[in-house]
Amino acid sequence: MSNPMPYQATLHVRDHCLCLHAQRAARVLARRFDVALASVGLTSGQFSLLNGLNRPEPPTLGAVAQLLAMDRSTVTANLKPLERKGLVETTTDARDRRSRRAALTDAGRAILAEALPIWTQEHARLDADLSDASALRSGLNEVTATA
Amino acid sequence: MSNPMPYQATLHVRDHCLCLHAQRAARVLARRFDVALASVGLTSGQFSLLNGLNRPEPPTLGAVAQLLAMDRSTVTANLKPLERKGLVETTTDARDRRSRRAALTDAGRAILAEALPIWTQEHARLDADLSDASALRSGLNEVTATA
DNA sequence: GACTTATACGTTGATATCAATGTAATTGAT
DNA sequence: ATCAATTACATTGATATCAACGTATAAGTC
Repeated sequence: MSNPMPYQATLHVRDHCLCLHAQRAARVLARRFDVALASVGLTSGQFSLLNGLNRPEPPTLGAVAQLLAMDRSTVTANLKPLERKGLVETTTDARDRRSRRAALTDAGRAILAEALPIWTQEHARLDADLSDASALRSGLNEVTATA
Repeated sequence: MSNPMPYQATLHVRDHCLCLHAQRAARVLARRFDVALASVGLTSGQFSLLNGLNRPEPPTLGAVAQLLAMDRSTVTANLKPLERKGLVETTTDARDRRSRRAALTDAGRAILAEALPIWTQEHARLDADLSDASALRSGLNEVTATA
């Protein structure tokens, strides 16, 4: 095996791997929104999570995991710093005691409202940087739908 | 502030936020390739990293960080398990002793070669799941280019 | 009602991610 | 040659991520 991994193959992966390209773009976007949201003390992921909790009926952790396409144990972990900050409270569902529901506190709703205009502005800037944000969104949602 | 965060606003973010949609798709793709590559003991991220090291001249850690659009300290951290497995070795650059270069070992090249057909197969399946993989790739690269 | 199966979470351990801080080496200005 | 500024990286501490395992509750079967 004098040539176990040709350089050509490496270049092909580097230029075509959607997994790599998605991780890379996701990192860039996360950093960008992290910076923008730092003034309200939230990361991009925390903003998405808080936003997902703002429903008429507080969602179960499983529902949140599905919305964010993440492992349920990750949801549990991500809620901890938000609970510590007093932005979220979790309660056991009365009708199904296996389920826990996560609800925004007043403070959580207030922070989310503060973050909203920041998100709007930053997202407008991002949109201006892209030639077809809508097509990108469609492609990303197609990927998510394959799960 | 009786209505600090309208539900309508939450729905708008949920349906339009490219940061959220990118993280979500990135998670789905990472899991998908994690499963496929588990048979060779690699995660999707480790595969991308190893692939990035397969160059005529081993790259500096900074160059790898730029390729993957990640923090340099993340590169340092991600190399550790690969070094422990004997797939990668790092050396101090002779011409610039601040720089470290990461090189694949023979074992690293062998694993990478083993992983390649798995990647090819899984990526073909992914491609078949998408209506326009090329457009998605373009959009992702536009995002990365904004960094 | 008792037993089996399925569902919803939590915990643990490993890896991933970044910002902030610190250290060492190089570069540039004088 | 000296000193300041810059560059490249490591470490630390906090959060993020998942798989695997375990626990508690519910649903279905008999």
